[in-house]
Amino acid sequence: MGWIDLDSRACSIARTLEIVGDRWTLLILRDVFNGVRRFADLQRHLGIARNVLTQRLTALVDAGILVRIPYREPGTRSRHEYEPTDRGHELLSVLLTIIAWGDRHLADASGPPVHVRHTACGADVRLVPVCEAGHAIKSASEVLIEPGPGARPARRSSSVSSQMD
Amino acid sequence: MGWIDLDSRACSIARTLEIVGDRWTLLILRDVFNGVRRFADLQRHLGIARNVLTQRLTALVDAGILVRIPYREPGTRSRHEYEPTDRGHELLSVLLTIIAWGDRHLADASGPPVHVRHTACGADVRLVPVCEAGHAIKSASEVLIEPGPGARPARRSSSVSSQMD
DNA sequence: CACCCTAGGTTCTTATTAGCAACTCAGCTG
DNA sequence: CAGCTGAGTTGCTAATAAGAACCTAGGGTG
Repeated sequence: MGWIDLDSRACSIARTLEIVGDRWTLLILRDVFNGVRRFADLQRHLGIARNVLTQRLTALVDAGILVRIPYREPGTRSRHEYEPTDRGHELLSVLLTIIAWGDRHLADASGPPVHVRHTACGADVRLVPVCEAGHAIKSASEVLIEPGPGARPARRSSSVSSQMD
Repeated sequence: MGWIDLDSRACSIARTLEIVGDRWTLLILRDVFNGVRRFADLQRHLGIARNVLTQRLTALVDAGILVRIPYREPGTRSRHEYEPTDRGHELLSVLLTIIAWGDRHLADASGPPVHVRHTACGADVRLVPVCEAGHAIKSASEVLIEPGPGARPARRSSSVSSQMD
């Protein structure tokens, strides 16, 4: 078999999923991008357990994806809300592809429940895969996922055939 | 506050995450895209518990993302392996954005551990957000996630201010 | 034809994570 | 200074994951 037995953990997918790979984190980010930024609002809107929300928010802050910003409403004490950092904002592309896939494959009869629009011109936003040479990619079979410079061979002692270790 | 209180579950993100929103499913898909298609190979390569792998694979087959394909190696009985369907292949775009984000933000000193290349010309593949009018999107602040035709107001009785319900 | 091997599971027990409810804590308001 | 509110923490229960042993069908080997 022709596949490559790399360390399954030294992979950008695995590393990213350690942060956002659970049922809540991306939904929290969706809400934060939408402007829901306070603990109680997030808790109400998502229907998430309070302790789990606490845990996810601190994990996102630790990962540098959100920052706690203090604010003060008149007549109340100082509180804080959660804002995406630059690296947090860049996760929007992940949400966009998820929305696109869900809209295509899981929409019910009433049509897609979310629209992503370019604020400036109002047109819908899509992500298009292109190669650096400028060719449009039409199908997954046109690309090859292969080890880059940071790849490491698998540590697991396996009898599996491999090209790398 | 100006945000929209939609039903948090009637959302393409929530619906998609019900299928792929856990720590293993996208890693399984990564391996399947890479050609690791048999139960034992997946189990060894990922280090996943066998019962969890069984459960994830049947869920992916039920969701129409993978299909079981029977095959027969000479001298053994008929077995089956897992192949992505068309809708499964389309999840590659999600993996691409995750790889891109992880490469940018979580790579260690040795560089990104994965490369995605265009088979035809060998150049690296990226996903670029564009609007239908052809404008390139440079930052998340240039887009607006808003309710589409399938959106429903939240059922949760909340005192939260809203534009929609 | 009894026995071992292998791929692809199932079943059992234990550990981790999520959900729910009650409690805390700080500052404002009456 | 009692009560309210946002933002948690703590403790208990339910669901999910991990680990390991067991099962099963077909083939090969002696």
